[in-house]
Amino acid sequence: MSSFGGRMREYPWLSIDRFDRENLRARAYFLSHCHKDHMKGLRAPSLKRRLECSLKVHLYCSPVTKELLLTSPKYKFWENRIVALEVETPTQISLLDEASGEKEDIVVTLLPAGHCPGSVMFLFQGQNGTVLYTGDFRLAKGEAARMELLHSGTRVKDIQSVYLDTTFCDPRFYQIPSREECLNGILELVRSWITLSRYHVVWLNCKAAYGYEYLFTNLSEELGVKVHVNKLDMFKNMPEILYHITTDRHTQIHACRHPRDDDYLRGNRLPCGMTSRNGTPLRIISVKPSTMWFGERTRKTNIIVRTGESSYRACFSFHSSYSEIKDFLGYICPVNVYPNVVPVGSTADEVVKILLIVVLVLTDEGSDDLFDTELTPVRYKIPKHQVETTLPETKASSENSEGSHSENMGNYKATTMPMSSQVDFIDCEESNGEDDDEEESEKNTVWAQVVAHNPDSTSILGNPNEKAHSDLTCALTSGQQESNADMPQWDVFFKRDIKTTDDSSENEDHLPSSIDAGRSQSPNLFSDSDSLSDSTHISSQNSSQSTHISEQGSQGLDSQADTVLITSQQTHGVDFSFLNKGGNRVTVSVWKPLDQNTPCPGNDSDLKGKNQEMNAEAGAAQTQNTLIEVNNEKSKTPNPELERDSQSSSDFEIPSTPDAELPRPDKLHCLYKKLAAGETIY
DNA sequence: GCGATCAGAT
DNA sequence: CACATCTGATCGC
Repeated sequence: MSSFGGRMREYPWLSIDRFDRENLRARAYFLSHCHKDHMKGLRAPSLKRRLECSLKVHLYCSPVTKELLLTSPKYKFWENRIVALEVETPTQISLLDEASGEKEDIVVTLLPAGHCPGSVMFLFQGQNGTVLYTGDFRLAKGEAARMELLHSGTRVKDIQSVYLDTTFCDPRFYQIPSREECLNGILELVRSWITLSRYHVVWLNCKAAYGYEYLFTNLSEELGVKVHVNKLDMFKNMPEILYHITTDRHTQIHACRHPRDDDYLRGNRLPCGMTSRNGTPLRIISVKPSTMWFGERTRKTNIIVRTGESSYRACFSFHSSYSEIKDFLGYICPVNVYPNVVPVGSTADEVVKILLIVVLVLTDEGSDDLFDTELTPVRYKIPKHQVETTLPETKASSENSEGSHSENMGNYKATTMPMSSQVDFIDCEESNGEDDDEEESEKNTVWAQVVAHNPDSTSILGNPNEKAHSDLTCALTSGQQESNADMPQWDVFFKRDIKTTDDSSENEDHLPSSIDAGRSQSPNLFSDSDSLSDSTHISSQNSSQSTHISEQGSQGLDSQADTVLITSQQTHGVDFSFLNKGGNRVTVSVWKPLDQNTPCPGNDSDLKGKNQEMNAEAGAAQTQNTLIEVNNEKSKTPNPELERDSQSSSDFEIPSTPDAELPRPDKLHCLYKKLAAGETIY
């Protein structure tokens, strides 16, 4: 879920995907796609009033997004103020500052984001550099390389900042099966069921959100069966979708919904009420699209998991996986990266840490290994060492800053930068010289550094006064008060099970590792929970055998079985737990010693220079800590590790937990990077 | 009565 | 599975 505040540092008078608070003063609005969490404030009376007063303010989005938006009467008042921009067509927009009369031109390009119908990324080019706001996206590896408009000639454009969908930016979600794999898995499941008889129907348990349409259209196309939905008027001008969906309940594929659809299903009724055909009861299975993810080297995986007598989960994701994000970032090579999403169950600090690691890995390895072939540009630009990460404003800090801010609002342009960003950024620069002895809870800025430190120097963690040098510095603008008290620990980052639900951690805990260790990753289209009783033998199955769907009920199936299956799959991923076994370890230390009231002395657009200064300052405060060396001058030779990555590894051995052995310090650097990349440590 | 916000469910 | 949305409770205007 997006927690992007709406504005970018480089162009703070534009608001994207947020329409409340400070965004009410924007000179132009942008909507990346039609999901509610990106439309906050879009139909609020305050914005409506603003529109009535400021006739030059417009909302820019894709034609499809405009169509979907205006289908709802709630947004009708936008009708004359929406400018639909064609995708992949650079468009110049003149922005007028109503206060000063100042005019500024910016070129915006919409790039397909692959998230839901009409979803786009925004590429802005103007006087403060080129920045990319991804919105939510799912792009396969190499797709960025195929986007003409991300390039100038054969080179990728120099991009100052990327505002990134970090939903799955976590090595735990290293791999998500491709759109095609997921589609085919669901297709074959649906096909195998509905061809049994005309009374066999499938209910697709889809959330009320755009994004499943390509599933519906593909199923309909392949099977010649339209999909029943509650509503379709929003697609009235999209024949390629409209043709494949229907409000006629007499079909074998349903994606209709009802608030109590669970009860309906238990009563062998579809959410639309259908329960029989010509007096013959329907045979209903439910298929719930869910995001399943897998660690590195478990590329072949179960797209479908049976979770009950007549219920299945099917892999489906609207968002890019960790490796896809890594590929994307590695290709773009921005100077700054800002996360748009702090997933629930995670914290802003964790996202920052992971982003740091991603960049660390990319910086060290070079990024060519992530490229697909055809449009491999020569990248002269070296990835920078630092990542800047902007955290969402929380209530406390944003209100705080807005309050103090609005009082000083003489000149909108000068002060219109997102409050926390502006202040924090200045703070970052200012504070380096003076923050060593500070740790004030009301600060809305924290700094994160990645440092490796000696296990004996236990004082690093949680002690903001002991700064370690780092050539990978993260200036982290945060309104999150809690992050101050909650000093992140490396083992919190890696031992994610402590943050998972009781169920899953119990399952993980109780699952003998030997079971997983012997399991093959041979592709199973369907993994039936029946196999659980002898899950150690799953390795002997092959995909063709397991594609059969038994119509008979599997007795004794329950959701726990499902959990175990998934958990065991997870365990094939990377086991980070040995990091807690002592010895040297990497620590990400975060502290927030910065004074948010420090005035801004410099030019906002010179972010890079400031960051370098900040790094230098951080370096001056170096302590005894070991550095993570990042060699960004490294030649871009293809990485054999990634070569392997591109292959399917059918077999996978879970790494053992080396209780006794401590890695040698000189190996740690390499080790950590592999870990961060989701690679297996032997 | 509406909106904003949070917790919880799906 | 940490997708996005809806519901209901609560609070403030």
